[in-house]
Amino acid sequence: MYALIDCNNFYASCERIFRPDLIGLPLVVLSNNDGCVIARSNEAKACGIPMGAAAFQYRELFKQHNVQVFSANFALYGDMSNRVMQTLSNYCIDQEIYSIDECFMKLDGYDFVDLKEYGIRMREEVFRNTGIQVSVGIAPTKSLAKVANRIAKKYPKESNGCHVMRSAAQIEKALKWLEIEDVWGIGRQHAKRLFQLGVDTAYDFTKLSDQWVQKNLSIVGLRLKRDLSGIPTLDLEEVENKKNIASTRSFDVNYTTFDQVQERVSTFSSSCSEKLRKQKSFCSSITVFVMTNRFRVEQVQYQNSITIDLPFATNSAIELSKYATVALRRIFKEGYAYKKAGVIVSNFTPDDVEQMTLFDNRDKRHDALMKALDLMNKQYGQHTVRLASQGKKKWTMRQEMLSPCYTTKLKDIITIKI
DNA sequence: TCTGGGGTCCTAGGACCC
DNA sequence: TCTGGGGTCCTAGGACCC
Repeated sequence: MYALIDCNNFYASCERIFRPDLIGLPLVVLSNNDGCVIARSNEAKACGIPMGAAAFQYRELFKQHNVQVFSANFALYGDMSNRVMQTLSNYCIDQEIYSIDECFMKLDGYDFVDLKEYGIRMREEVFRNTGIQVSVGIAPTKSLAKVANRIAKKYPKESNGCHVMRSAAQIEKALKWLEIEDVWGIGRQHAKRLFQLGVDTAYDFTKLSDQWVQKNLSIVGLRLKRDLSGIPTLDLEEVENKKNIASTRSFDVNYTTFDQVQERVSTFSSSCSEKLRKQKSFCSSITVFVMTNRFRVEQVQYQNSITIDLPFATNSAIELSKYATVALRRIFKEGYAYKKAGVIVSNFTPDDVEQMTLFDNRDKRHDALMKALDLMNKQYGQHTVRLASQGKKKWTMRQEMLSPCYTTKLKDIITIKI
């Protein structure tokens, strides 16, 4: 059996842990630069605020319903996620942390455990330790555990926050209940096609022929179909190093000059290099992209990207910034108002295995330099020491409604008045 | 005025090999 | 007039996830 444990309205819930006065009020969390809604409490969902809503278009509605609005506080969410996962890890050795707010467990050898009761115990302990509510779904395969979790979340009272599906009849009923567009792994494109074919529910999907599914939804769709049919096909995945690392941002204002964009791109590459060092990888390709504001249809639009291969694998901020600038120079065009840019690094190798070349090799002195840089930035705060090419200004996002970092900054720890 | 950011996997088709 | 067969590797683009 597999379990899927998923935090309820995770970001929104994190904002309430240290603000119990907000319980019961509609609450939303906004994306970077306070752009759009990325998390909603149940009350906010009930007000009709959709996921991804542009904040400025809902300002009136926020006021009308006294919606509590927060800027995304990823330091807080990341730390709370670690605490939740840590507590859950005591319940099963085989845990796959699937995303910031959910994990799978493979419950092998739990034949004599009452899984319903076990799931409820998990929830209670997570709540006791962190103040976060989770829902638990347990079923014979991963994708069915997802379905069970959805039921637990949808019917919290009846399920007590934990739904276990085991019998064929129970599973069939659940699959007939689940609409096709809500199936894990079926996105908008696939749902549209399936719907046209008269496939309305997960159950209908499992009744399609293997051939059709493979031809139209590729091997990924076929695996899903099998897994949903109760044949364990998707297994827990090992957490490995990332294969791509990106740092991208929309800008607060439009940029028109090369130098402005270059400073940001240099900062993005620097951030990528930091993440690379953290996972002990070198990269040997770097991609830079720029784009104008796609929502301003009346403006002239331009977007472009370029990938260049580095002469040697590296994770030095100096080298990456240098090549990012080379790349940017090739795609930057005068006469446009740039709204967004980013850097993506790829083609990783471990930092202790190195392919030397005859002429161009990396400067090994950068290793010690980067180590010192990381140490200083860790101690004195991000971007304290940075490249001159990143500019003098410290780039900050618009975060007008940022909550304190209650659990990660000493100065933000709550005080209790007696 | 204001519209997120960061990932994964698969496939078709082109370029190349003998 | 007739023009093989069997491979590998790489990449762009499209689907999906949170």
